[in-house]
Amino acid sequence: MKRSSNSASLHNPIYDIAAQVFHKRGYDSTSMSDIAHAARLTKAGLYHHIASKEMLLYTILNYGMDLTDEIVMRPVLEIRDPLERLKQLIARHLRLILQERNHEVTVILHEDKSLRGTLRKKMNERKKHYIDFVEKVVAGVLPRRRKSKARIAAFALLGMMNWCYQWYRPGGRITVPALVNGMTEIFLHGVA
Amino acid sequence: MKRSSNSASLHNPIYDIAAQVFHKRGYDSTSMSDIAHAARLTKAGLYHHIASKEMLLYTILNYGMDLTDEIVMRPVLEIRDPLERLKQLIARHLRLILQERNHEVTVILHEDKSLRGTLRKKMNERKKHYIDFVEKVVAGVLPRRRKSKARIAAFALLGMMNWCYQWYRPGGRITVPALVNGMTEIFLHGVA
DNA sequence: ATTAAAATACCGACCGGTCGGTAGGTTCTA
DNA sequence: TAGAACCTACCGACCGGTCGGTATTTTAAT
Repeated sequence: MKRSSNSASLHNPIYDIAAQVFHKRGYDSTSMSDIAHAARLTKAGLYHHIASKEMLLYTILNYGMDLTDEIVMRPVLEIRDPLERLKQLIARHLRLILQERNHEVTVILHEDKSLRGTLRKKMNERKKHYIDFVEKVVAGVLPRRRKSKARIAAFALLGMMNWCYQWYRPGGRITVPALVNGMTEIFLHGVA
Repeated sequence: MKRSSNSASLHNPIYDIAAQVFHKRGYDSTSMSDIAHAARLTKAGLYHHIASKEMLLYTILNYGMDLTDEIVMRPVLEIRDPLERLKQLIARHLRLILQERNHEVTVILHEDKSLRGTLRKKMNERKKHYIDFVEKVVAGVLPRRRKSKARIAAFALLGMMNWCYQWYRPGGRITVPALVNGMTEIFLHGVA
């Protein structure tokens, strides 16, 4: 019997496998048989564990947001100094996205329109909550006369960080610490 | 099966309509009947004009890259001053993406894994060519000792600009000129 | 310690429906 | 009267999902 101290052990491995497949092939072009096969099950066996394809995606996305709360938001909110807060936000957000294990998070970045109705609304609210959090942290380092630009700055920061999942390949020439340093410097001081 | 013999014959409205639908619903979850209906045709009627769903996507993506070449790359390459070059790159790239008409370009940003084989390779090469171009323009304004960071800076810039398609809604509180100013300032001088 | 019942995990076979795509005929236009 | 434009009707493959049933594990009373 397996028993690991981590709370993630409560997490059925099916979700991790499915997140991996969704990340690789995209939600729409992944069939339930694909996921079943990856989990070494038949489709009927898979459906013993989940309610529907959409619910499976929702559970994965929700878990990705839980990770974000836990690894980025909560620790950053405990920091007092505004500049250090922002630096930690950048470092933690980037590591969260580039960590090879967290497929749930990268799926969030790509699958926007796949959920419908209530589930979609709930996810959008969680995302909005995080964006507002980033905006506040960014506003903390802006001089008073430029506070009005906090929203654009927040989106700029989120963009440069989130876009990484599109091009970053671990093991390439660019390391995660170099990326953290580079983006922190650009966002804080610019390139010129 | 039909033409595509003439490169400029692109302005068949079918491609614009299809780009719009792909942009709205995503490639995979858009059926050919959806596109046919949007174009006021039956599916068979639509297939009189195109060879396959994948070819339709490829034509759209290729046209999006043509637009990028024409509206961003070519004019920017004619500018001598490195700083002005970069400023124009930012302004033109953002306007290209946020222009409501250019659905072909926003489809490029989202549909990465939908093409297969040769078509995918060709698209990836055109994209890589553009990324190299951005990297060179960025390197033009970097002090010598930081030239090695040009690639990270280029990806940061591309990220903050390209991410806009995910959240920007025309008619909202943020205008395109404000966005151009804001992102130019952040990338050139930082926020702190 | 035994064992029977209950719960869980899983499967082969199948369902209604939709997908991308097509054969073959009709209408429009020059 | 030729060809482009477009249609009705249809195809095989595959989709998400379910059915009835079996194997395995857990539980609990003896």
